[in-house]
Amino acid sequence: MDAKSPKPKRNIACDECPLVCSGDFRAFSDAELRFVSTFKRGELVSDAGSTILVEGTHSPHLYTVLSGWGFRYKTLEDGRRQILNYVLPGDFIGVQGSLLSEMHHSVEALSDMILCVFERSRLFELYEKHPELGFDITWLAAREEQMLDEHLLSVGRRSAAERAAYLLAFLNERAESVALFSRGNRIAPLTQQHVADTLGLSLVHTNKTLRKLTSQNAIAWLDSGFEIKDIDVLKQIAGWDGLPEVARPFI
Amino acid sequence: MDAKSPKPKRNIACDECPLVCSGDFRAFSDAELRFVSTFKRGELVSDAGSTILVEGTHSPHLYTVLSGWGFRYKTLEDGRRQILNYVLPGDFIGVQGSLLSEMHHSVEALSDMILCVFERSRLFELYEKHPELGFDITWLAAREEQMLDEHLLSVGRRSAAERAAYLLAFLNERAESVALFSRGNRIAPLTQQHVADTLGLSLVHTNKTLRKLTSQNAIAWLDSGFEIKDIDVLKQIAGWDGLPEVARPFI
DNA sequence: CGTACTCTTGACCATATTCAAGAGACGTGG
DNA sequence: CCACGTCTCTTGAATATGGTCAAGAGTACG
Repeated sequence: MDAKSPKPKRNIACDECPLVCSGDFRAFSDAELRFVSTFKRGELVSDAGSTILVEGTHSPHLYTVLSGWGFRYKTLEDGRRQILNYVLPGDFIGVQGSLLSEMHHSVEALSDMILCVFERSRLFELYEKHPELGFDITWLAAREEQMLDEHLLSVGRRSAAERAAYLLAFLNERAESVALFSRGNRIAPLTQQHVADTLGLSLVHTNKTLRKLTSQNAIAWLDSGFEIKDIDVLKQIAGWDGLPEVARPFI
Repeated sequence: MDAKSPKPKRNIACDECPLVCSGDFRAFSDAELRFVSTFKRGELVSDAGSTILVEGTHSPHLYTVLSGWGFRYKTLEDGRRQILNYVLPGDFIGVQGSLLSEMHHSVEALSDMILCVFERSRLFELYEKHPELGFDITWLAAREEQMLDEHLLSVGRRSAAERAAYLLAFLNERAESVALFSRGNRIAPLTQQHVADTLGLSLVHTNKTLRKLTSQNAIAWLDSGFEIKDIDVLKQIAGWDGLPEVARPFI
């Protein structure tokens, strides 16, 4: 509902898109840029804490994150929540789970966010007119699967400390790759409850695990967020080598 | 290595494909069928227990499962294994995790399997010439994500009994939807070690959990496999409503 | 007829959860 | 300006859940 609250729509033209210009993503051809410009329907400005998509509903839109960050999650009937993944600038939202039927997960903003809005009903047109872009969407879906696979391995088979270390290192790498949180390197806002719901642990145990990482000088937790103090120690605790570097496509 | 052992190649023509004929999947247009026929490079016959894809390697192929079943998994350096999902007839293998770079997971056959082999290097051609098929591949990737999301919710937030009940009910529904294991309704072969590695539990605890489900007359475990005795009880324990029914595409 | 694999069970231990309580920061309204 | 509620983090203690170790039974297979 928050998502529908009337907000002023800024309109950034696609050829001035800060993400395209950043060089972090694959460059569009002129024809692609023209098509994407017509595919774009507007912008959605969401406040921190607001819900962008709701499990069980049918969204007519697809989104690309322009700024800010949030998370995808599912809940059980009694309220238990599992965070599935985080959405950062450049991430495409709305394809996960299903292309055409109702949403099977919710998305909530952690910080204030600006999202680029596309019409879901025109998605097939994109495949017809610009196969490269269709291919890119599949590429993004495959990348999301890769993250989910690793996350599942983490929750299923890593110890609490390994899981926590993996998550924080993972978020740090993802943030760095899109130059999010540049000032001070502090990753925020994020509460220990979010971490707990991502790791599949209780809040109390998460707190104790994070304190252990702090006492090892791997991280510092402050307010609602954290800083990486020693990424090598963190990765070593996690037994994780980091994300592969690749040129990312982008819609 | 097992995957490369020389096996006689049967050649089922695409227009006689048992899966296309089964009616469980979206029908191809004539043009699509012709293209898929040329896209298909051969068949791979894999024995139960053999490895089809290996994490860290670069596979030149994509596969569609024609018969039998197997599982996707990842391992940690010390051998801990997490099963990510199962592959059943009609499932497309090789897009999960990445389209173009090395595999981030392995695939192993549970039963003897026959797979339809495609050339990965021609995937983009498919997007160019048959946008519907490209769209279908994205659809399949989204469906895989949906399963992973639910699985992650399970491992992260459900209790051992809920997880086990969910998994068995899930496998049953998936098997039914492609008429796998029709005779006797027994889902096999599958060891309790597989179940444990899927649920993120130890073998011993998995055994105790399955015995509990047995004593509630929800399932029967026999040899290497199980039978559903009461799907409603199982779903109720899991707190799960079942998979949505949809017409599936297929490559 | 031994060997390997799967399942089973009990006993003990480790890990993680729940419950409870309190500290500190922040914003709001009196 | 202060009192109050809310939110986040922290800690200890009791408890529950699940893991590890160990051993044995049943079956299949060479």
